[in-house]
Amino acid sequence: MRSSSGGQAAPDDRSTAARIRDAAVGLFAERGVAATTVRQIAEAAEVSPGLVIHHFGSKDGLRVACDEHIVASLREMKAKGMQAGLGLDFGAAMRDSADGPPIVRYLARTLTDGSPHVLEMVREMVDDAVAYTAVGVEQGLLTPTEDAYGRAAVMTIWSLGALVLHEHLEHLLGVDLLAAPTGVDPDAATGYVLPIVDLLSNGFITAEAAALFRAQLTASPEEET
Amino acid sequence: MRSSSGGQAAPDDRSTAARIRDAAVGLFAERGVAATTVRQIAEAAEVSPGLVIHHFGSKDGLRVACDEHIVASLREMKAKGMQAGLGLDFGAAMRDSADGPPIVRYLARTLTDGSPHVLEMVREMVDDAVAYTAVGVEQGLLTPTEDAYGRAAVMTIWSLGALVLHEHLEHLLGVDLLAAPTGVDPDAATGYVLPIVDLLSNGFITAEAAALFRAQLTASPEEET
DNA sequence: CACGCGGCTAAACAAGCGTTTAGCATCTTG
DNA sequence: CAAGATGCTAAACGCTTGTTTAGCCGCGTG
Repeated sequence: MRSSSGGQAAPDDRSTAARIRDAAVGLFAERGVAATTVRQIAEAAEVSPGLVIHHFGSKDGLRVACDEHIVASLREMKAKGMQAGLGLDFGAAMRDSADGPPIVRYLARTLTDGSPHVLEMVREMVDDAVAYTAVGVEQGLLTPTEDAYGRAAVMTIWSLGALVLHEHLEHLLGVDLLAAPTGVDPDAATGYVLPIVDLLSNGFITAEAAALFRAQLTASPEEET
Repeated sequence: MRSSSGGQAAPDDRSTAARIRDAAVGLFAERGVAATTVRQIAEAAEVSPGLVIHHFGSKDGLRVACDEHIVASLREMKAKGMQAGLGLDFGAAMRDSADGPPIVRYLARTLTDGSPHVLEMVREMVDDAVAYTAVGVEQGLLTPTEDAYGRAAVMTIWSLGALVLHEHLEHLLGVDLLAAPTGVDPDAATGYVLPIVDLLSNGFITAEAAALFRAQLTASPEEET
């Protein structure tokens, strides 16, 4: 049944190790690292469970390999998306990539798993967002701000948070941020993007309310009864 | 060593089942459901592993009990926070509660675990947010919008997303959304709230850019080559 | 006092986990 | 062609998991 040995030069994936890693990424992304067993990964990659350990030392070693592969893929993806437009919505930018969905889905999972690689990756994203938004401000597309880093951090957290909570977003607005890019119509994302554009252009709180908030925050550290 | 039998009427928790459930909430919140074992819960509650099953049927039964307890606590918490002010930032409102942290931490964990209870709870939050924001608009504190539900949904997802990604937020801005309310100074949250106020009052994208976005979204469903 | 009876524990259970081991093919190299 | 290395598998190992079972202890009731 194995057609790999017969072909001259037609490996669907490059190496077997890469096939195992990709299968692990898919399963980790779908049901989480803890809930995925080595045997499931082996079955998905059509190899034996022992080979998984043979190539990556242990399940945790495989997880680290997945993390690093994801981070590398995201950097590559990010470099492409950089010239495409503003880094406003990371989710939308990432989906455009060919093999984006499993990678983004993996990121959405491991963002909450406390991986050091991912933690540093997010900080990198924020630094990039600072650069992007500076360009946007110069072009007159984005509003200026006093705290560029803080704003970029909040925007990044919001974008990634929406990615992590994609299940709820689909439940609320019927928009699946992790849907495959093939055959997806722009209509689907509209329900999510239009409110964002509204929120980020018209604002949410009035100038008076903002002044009130700021006054409260900066001048009244009263905590006692 | 067990001092429980000696006391006349001084139960730290009401029933043993509640103590087990609270221990489970704490452990589930800290390390996730899958990574927590029944034996760990039993040890934390100072009971035998068998009793955990005896009271809740199974580990999954305990998890459902935790979910329901969390949802009930959040509703109660929400009712209190309703009169305190705007439901703008759920995280801040929740932290004010006495036993908020473990509950909010549990919510931040299970938001990504696909619990049906939590899924419905979030929708409930959005409905409440629609009501809150309507009041805010009447009072002149919030800007009006065409799509109140969509805006509320996005705001809710953003707020909860920040809660879920609290680890990254602390890494980026040094603000821990899940910190205990005792002894927390408002200075700590400022680094997070000030950019939000800026973002939601001054906006992020200019009117021209917004018009451009909207035109792209509503008028060009071109997908073919 | 005898007696059930519910809360609770200790010990054991089957099942599944990650990992190890021994061995089979297949290919490369002299 | 012989021989060693390589990629890979099947089977087993020890361990931990969630769960079950048998029995203890203390309390209220006849």
